[in-house]
Amino acid sequence: MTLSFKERIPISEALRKAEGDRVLIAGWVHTVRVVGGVSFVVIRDRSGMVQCVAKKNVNPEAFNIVKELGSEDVVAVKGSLISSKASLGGKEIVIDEIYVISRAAKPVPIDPDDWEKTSLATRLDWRFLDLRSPRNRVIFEVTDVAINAMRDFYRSNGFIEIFTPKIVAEATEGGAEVFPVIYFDRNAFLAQSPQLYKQMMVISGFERVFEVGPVYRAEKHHTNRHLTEYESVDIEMGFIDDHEDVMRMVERAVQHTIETVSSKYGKIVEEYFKIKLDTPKYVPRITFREAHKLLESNGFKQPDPNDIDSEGEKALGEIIEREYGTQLFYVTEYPWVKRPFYTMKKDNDPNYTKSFDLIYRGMEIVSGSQREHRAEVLESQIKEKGLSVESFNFFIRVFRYGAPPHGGSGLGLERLVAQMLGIKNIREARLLPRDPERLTP
RNA sequence: GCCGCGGUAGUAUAGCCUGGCCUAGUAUGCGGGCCUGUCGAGCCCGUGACCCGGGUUCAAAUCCCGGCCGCGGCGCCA
Repeated sequence: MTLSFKERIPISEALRKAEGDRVLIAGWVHTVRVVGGVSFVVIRDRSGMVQCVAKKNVNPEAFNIVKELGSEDVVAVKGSLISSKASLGGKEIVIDEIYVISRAAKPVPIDPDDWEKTSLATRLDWRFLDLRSPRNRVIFEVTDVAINAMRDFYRSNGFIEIFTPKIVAEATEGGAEVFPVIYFDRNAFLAQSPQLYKQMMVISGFERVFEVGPVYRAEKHHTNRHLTEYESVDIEMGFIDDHEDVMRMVERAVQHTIETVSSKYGKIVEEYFKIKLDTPKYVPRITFREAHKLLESNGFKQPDPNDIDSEGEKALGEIIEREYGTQLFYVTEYPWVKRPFYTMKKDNDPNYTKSFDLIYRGMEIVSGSQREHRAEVLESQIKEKGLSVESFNFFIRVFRYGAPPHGGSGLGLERLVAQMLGIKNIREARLLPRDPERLTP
């Protein structure tokens, strides 16, 4: 007897069929239970799970096959749908024929059924098994919905998607936090940001560009919110009045994204992550200096006037939530000393910048600013930051042939998804994370 | 890079402080058995582990040193 998957239907579809309908389903063995002369197997595919049953005195062949099944074997079942009071969901499949397609070695090194039982490190070592867990796959289905929502949003607002080099000749921001790579007989680096390229493309005449791509940071962070490789959603837009124009665009993109995820996955997110996804309607702005005052007045001493420590940042989130009733807000006008050389300073207040961070549920998910587009000012800011003008000449010359006022931002995709789902460790929100220690799988 | 805590069967943990009573406990998985409606199945039997290297000691899972790895914090940042 030959088996063709062409007739195979997803389990969720099979469960919608009428009683008595014959179906072919296939998937992984979730659990097996043998109770005397009845054997049960719960089969899982990407769409859901269903219990299949074989009785010894009705179908002894199937009964015996089911009895010998192990976790994560791949099987196909032909059978008919019946309603069953005893079965969860009210329906199950009576097995006519069952095929073992692939056996799983025993014991399975992690328990896909109960992801909480295994430490994240071990789960990541066995990520392909970890992702058998529906709950864990939801993270990446949500990521997919989120990134498509972002793309749709930016496209419909006149942005075009661009692809810029990830192998670069210079450290873009002059810092040391780049990975060197050997490029034939020269040294090169992995891009830590598409920053300079996207500005270049605005000035080229695209006016509005965005890019979704990996960025690399050679920082030995050991935290629950840093990766050495992450997916950045970068935008850059020309002909703006100030950073507020960028902020309005970004907040709408984020709202649209949360909205889309909520409408497509809200129920599932609530089921698996016990978190309610509602779209923040109003995104308050608070300047860096106001934030400082707010923290001081709430009893959080901030020793560095140019900085907010992470304890302060967390507290700020709580204060904002209490006072404005939102988990999404901007901190704006960061001190010049804290921002990169290409950031535009405030016109009449050069110690502060036309910059912003977007904080969602207590974590920075976006950073952006208006950029300095005047070549001579840019050059002096490069000097001011102690960088070498020669090594940035390739960049400065871009601004000498007609550069409109522009600005943009970068959003950490894994951070956004982690915060939407209430995930504590960002590694969980990346399919195959890279951190200072982990380079495999 | 620095700091803190940690590394015990496939997985998750107890034991470590106060070295010997550890033949290393428990749960789950895995193997076997019983059970004709289980669904966190149940019951019985079995299997399986002290991260690596060095040191202290009559004796090390336990104390000390180094390494590697894990989790988190700092700096920094998406």
